[in-house]
Amino acid sequence: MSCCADRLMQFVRVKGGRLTRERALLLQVSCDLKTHFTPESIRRTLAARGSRMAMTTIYRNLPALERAGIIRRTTFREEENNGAATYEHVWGRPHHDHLLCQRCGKRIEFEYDALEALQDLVAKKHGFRLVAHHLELIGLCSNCTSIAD
Amino acid sequence: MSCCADRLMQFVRVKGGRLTRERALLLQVSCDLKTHFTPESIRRTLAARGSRMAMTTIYRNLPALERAGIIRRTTFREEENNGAATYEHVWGRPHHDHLLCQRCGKRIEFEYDALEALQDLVAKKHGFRLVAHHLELIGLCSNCTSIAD
DNA sequence: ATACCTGCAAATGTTTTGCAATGAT
DNA sequence: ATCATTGCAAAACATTTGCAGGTAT
Repeated sequence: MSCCADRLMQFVRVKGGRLTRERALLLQVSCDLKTHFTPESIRRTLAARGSRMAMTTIYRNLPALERAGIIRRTTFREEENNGAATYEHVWGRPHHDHLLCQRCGKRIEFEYDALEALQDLVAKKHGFRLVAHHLELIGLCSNCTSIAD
Repeated sequence: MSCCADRLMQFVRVKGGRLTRERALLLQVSCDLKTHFTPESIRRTLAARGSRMAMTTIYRNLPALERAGIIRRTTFREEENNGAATYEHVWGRPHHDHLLCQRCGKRIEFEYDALEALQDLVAKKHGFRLVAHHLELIGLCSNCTSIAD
């Protein structure tokens, strides 16, 4: 029900923000969805549960959820989403990056400390303090490799 | 003038493609532009040089240039571009990734072999054959770090 | 001469904005 | 009671598509 409600409250309350039914619903849905989602898929999910919500409201609140650190926007375009913004739930989940099969679209999440350490190193080398990173590896999964081309 | 004209020819000729004035211009401009560019910035650059070109034509040809390996589409959204597709010239340039300052927008290109090697390793670990990758490091440059927050 | 291409205009799909009504504080 | 938030309709954008005329082959 409220995997990260307090985190939301904490955010929403900044500068007189209010905890509305809509924000609670958005929070719930974005936590429930295991896969990546778009504003439109959120609307559909809510509709299936009997809650109608205006796209406007969704568009206005997703950035809030993102700044609260509950979801993050994926940087890579997902063709199947017709160019729509894509997000994934991250709060309380371990950090991970993505491995994507070019052919079948299979997506694997991975986490590799050495990789993170090296990224830190590169940033330092250029005088940067590293805050975040986006990494996507694109290739062919074992299945698609064996099919050859 | 024609940094990779033969590469373009090679591509354009597949399946009866034709080498038009527009394609030659697009090739030239995308080679000239040192920074990342969008369909709109291409149009403006051309206009400044006295060549008018329809957005439609640009939109139709950029993917061709991309498949030819002359430019690549960056995966991360660039806010300053208002959500427009962003590309950069890659043909004949060494592969690189990006380091971006969150605050001032300063962008540094870097290349680090160990990082590439590790990515390969991760892919193999999951049975993938690595084809490409997108990496962006986001942080604060030395200047912006010292300003503190 | 034969397709392929371009450019225009219109359509599409996502995201934003103005505004009146609603709801949280 | 006040002021943020919602939902609708309309606007603003980026991108795509249909079609008539132009052009590389």
